[in-house]
Amino acid sequence: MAFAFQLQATNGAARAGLVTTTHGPIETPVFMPVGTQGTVKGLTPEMVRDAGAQIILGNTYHLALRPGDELIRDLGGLHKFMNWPGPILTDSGGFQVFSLATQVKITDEGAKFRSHIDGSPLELTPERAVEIQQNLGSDIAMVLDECPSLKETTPAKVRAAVDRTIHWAARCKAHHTRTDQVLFAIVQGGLDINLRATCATELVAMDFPGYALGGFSVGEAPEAMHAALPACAALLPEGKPRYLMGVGRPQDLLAGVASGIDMFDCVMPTRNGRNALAFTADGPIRLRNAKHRRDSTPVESGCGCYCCANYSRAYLHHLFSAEEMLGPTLLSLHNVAFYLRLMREARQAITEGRFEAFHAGCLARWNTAS
RNA sequence: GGGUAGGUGGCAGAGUGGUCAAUUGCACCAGGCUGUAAACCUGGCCUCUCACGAGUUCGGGGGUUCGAAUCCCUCCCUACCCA
Repeated sequence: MAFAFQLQATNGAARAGLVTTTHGPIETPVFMPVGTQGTVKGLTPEMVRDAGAQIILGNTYHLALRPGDELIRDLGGLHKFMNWPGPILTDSGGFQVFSLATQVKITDEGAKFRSHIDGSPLELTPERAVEIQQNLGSDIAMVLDECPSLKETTPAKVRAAVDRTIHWAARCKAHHTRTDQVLFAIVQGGLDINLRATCATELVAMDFPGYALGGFSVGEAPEAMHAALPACAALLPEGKPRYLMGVGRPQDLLAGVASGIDMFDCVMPTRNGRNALAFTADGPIRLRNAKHRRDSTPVESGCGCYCCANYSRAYLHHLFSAEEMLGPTLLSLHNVAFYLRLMREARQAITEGRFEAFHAGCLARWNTAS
């Protein structure tokens, strides 16, 4: 099946669309749960699917290190290996250049890592990043990019990252051969719209099937990102999917949708779920807090997920208090379901031409929450 | 009745003349988490104060000393051993 993107409705800058991939369709805007090491932490693929997920993430760096991309290829590819039959997007390892910065040396050739597991060397060149992702067999692969921290950075560093990201994107594209997989480019440039424009122009000229905004939520104020998003999204081709990488909180996702972004991923629902924080329509709640000890109501009333349909806040409080593994599982499930529902509702609102009101209504409820 | 070892902040348990409002762990309270080195990390946890700081603490009482959780006397209590 050929990759395709169909724009179905717009409402202001917000878009509703349909992405078609080798392993199935994706209705956008969409949230993609993160399964870095070939698992959405704490959840079985069946739970992820039942929560409404259409596509999940895997990670080049982590899977190449363990168990190894060739092993996964030999065992039939990542879909089969992890028992997720739907679409998979793999990140390139570019983010690890940022998150594992203390173990990385970057040159024009590529990024030289020292494994966070055993210290052994791993060189991630653009070519190698593509090779790994082709071995994994994901539906959407990402180019290797340089993602600089925006905390205490300098314009020169951001500019250098842009230049490198452009060159690496060209090398990735030249090396990419798998026809049942598409390769998305990543726009860097920090909060500088001119740099973003330069980067986007160069990448758009190379004609990728999809484009991502990288380098956000890496130390800058959330308001700064929100302010930059509309102009940055507008730099990307209208007829191709737009992906805001690594973002974010529920209000960040809606800011992205309002700006014309189609795809999002973030570890927040699963990581925060493991850490006892639940997202709800009335704002986040911390299940470890004493006030939930005797609360017989569900985590989020009105939520149809397995967690909310069957368990009380008091029970979740107990599970986290006793450090039972079911607690992280149930809250991860709820949070993923919440994010997916949020995007479904946003899509619905866009198709019905009332996204702005929907957006404002969500923010009002979150902000007035106790 | 005799002997021995002990009684420290919610619990466990350091400290054994000044650097002690008292190490540490647990429990408890709160916060953080944005393309996952995170089922993790941070802070608080005697009383009053936003804070600086002040005031009361180491079984009870008394004493030695410039100074005591730490030394002495005495009383109370606990565990174990012997009768």
